[in-house]
Amino acid sequence: MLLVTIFMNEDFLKPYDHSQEKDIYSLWEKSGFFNPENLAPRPSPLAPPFSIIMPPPNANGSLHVGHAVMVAVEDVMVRYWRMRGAPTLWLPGADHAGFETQVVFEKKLEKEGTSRFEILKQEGGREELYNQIKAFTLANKSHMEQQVRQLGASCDWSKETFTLDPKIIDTVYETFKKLYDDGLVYRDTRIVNWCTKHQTTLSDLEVKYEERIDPLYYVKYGPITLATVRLETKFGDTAIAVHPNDARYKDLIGKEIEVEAIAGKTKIKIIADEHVDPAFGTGAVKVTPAHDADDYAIWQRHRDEIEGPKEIIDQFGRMSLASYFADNADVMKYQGLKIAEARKQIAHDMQERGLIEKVDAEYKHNVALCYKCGTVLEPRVLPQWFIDLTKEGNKKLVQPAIDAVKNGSIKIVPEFQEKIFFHWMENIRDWNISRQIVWGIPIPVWYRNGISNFPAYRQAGNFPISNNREKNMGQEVYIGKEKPEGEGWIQETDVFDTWFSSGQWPTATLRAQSTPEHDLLKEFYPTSVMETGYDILFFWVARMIMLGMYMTGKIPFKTVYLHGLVRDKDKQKMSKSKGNVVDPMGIVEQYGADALRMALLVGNSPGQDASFDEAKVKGYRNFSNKLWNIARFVLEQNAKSKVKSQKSKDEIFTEADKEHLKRIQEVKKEVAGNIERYRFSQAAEIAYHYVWHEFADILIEEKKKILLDEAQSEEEKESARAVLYTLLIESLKMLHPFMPFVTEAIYKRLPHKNMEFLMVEKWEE
RNA sequence: GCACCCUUAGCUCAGCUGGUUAGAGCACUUCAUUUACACUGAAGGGGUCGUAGGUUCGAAUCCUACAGGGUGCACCA
Repeated sequence: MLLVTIFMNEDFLKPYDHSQEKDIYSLWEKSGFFNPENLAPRPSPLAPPFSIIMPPPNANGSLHVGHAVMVAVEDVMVRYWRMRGAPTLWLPGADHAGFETQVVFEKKLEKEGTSRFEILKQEGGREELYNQIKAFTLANKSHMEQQVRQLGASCDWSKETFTLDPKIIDTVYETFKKLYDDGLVYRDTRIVNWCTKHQTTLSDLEVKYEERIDPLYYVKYGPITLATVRLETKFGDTAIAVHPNDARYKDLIGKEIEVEAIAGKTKIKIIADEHVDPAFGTGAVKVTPAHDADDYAIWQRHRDEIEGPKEIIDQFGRMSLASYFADNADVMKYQGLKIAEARKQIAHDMQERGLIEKVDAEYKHNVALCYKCGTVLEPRVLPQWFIDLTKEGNKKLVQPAIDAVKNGSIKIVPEFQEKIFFHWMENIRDWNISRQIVWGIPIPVWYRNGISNFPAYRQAGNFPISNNREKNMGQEVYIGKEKPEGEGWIQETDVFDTWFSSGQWPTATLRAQSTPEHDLLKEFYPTSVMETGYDILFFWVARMIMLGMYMTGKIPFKTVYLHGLVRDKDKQKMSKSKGNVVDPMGIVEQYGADALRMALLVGNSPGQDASFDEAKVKGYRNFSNKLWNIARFVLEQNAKSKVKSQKSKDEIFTEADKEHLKRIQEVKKEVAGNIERYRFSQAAEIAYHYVWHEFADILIEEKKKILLDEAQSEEEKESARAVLYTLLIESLKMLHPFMPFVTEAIYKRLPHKNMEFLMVEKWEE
């Protein structure tokens, strides 16, 4: 034993220690091989450029398991293609993640006993808040980058891009201007989703629906009784609508009826609208255009007949009645009450006055909630910037994206997600890209003459009538970062929905990172693969296709690979409130990144959720050590070799051993094929199975008999040693994309090798 | 309401364009122990592939219906 240690690295006498992962990563990074420009060009026809733009993690906290899946899957492809000799680019990034980050930051403020409003109150508060969030984000960003390194991502850090880099913002502004000039983006006042907690509008995708049980009140409006949940909005009613063919109300249509109400005797008009379902409730519905999307639509269809929105709830979700009922004490008693409280009191008061016929206490309906905080969203009529996806935009933005997937230019893996993609794209609505938050890219617009920016234009009861373009509001609009010439320009205060900027990511990053010597767009666009979770197919992928094609005329990526979401051991969604969140960095600490990566890859098929089991990680940690010990045995035997053989391969290997060499090449081919067809689970499992149960369990045991048997010939032994050594190297190559650290750690200690790093070894023999 | 996915061993999941006795990991049972490796090895038990039909020489795989679980989209007060 003592003799052996002279020839072999002493490290092998101990179990594999994954704490060396960090050092290995530093060596890789220093080598410069993550950067495609530094890879030695190989005259290989098998290797067209391979590129992935990393989905930029939100720079507002630590990585979660989903990020680990992302890194594991993408690194497999990147390392594989790099070893195949492809010019390989994996471009990392970080997302400022506007709304999400501001929410995280506000939670932090809350914990500190303050809020964003406290900061905004101060002079220059907006800037102060922005700077605080910026500092917070940048700190998290570098923290997060360290974590991406710990997971072993072989990405080109020299090209790292942040969504707020000036060059990115330039591209975003350019796109916005082009959209504006092409008439594909417009400002309109319409009813939108408003979160009373976060004080911003949200796009339709950011609304979460939840089934609730609420009382349904049957309210007497003179001769008509109608059913409503939102009793408190009655002060904003401007009509009652019935179905045009409803015999019960036929005679009343077009007439004004007198109504005994809390506000005293009032008159209200009856209108006919196809939208009303005669079977629901009493077949009559109150129309409150300011606080209900459907009612707003009804008003749109009856603008000449009835009054428009009367806003009686303010931006904080409190009753705001003074504009219409300042002199009416019966109504003003509700002033300032929160919606739920107002509803309760109004119900009580109306019941007392006999204005409520009956109450259905068990009414089930869906309520729209803020996807982040679960607050009930209040529909509000506000001017916002929209991307047109239904008129011209449908032709110019939506249809090309649908066609690209339909004709196979873009492939989605798994294929069934294409159906989901089509379904959404074919029913798409215009996209509200305005957010009333500070953390984001300002919308580069200036206004003059007329209604100005948010929220200064807002005076209760003063609703711009426009239903179309800002032009109709009598405004002058200027699109640009800098204030235009002349007096009276007011700057837009809204910022872009974060997905508007990240929706341009592949194009914008490659453009931003290009140099006079390297036009990355030319070299790597369209990118090879966009790999991300299926949960952001609409948020992100669909928009990248639309905007990417709009900006460049080319698809942004050829393949979309959508990984499943990781759930806990019991298939439950991970969430902080459930306390079942797995911290990937803790797992890395305990078992090593290789083990975590394998556990996340094996048994994880695209588009299908997987559950996380620590026992599995432990199993692959054991595998790391198995591989380590295989190396130990092989090197130990190799060190015993006395002959410094100059013989060729053909002469050294016995016929049986040549078969073993053929066999591992077949296995490698199978692994390669599976990687290329995006079956990473299969690929990893095949490699794992071969190394443990064929190489270790069968071949080593077989060779052990030869090597430890005095009676065997030296030729046999020499072939055995050589074949084990070759199989070890080939196994390391085959496993490297999956388990980069342990394989590199062993490679580093090999006495004879072709390269300085396994990372840049040739995959082919 | 519309759409999509899932249902295979005790658990978590693979099984690609239909083709010999249905696989893996974990768990379980028995055995081995101065072994390259206990972060080990050997052997083994365990499945009428959700249900009912159909197509086929042949179905876990394709088709239809149904049931259960999940997700997305839409949404009527």
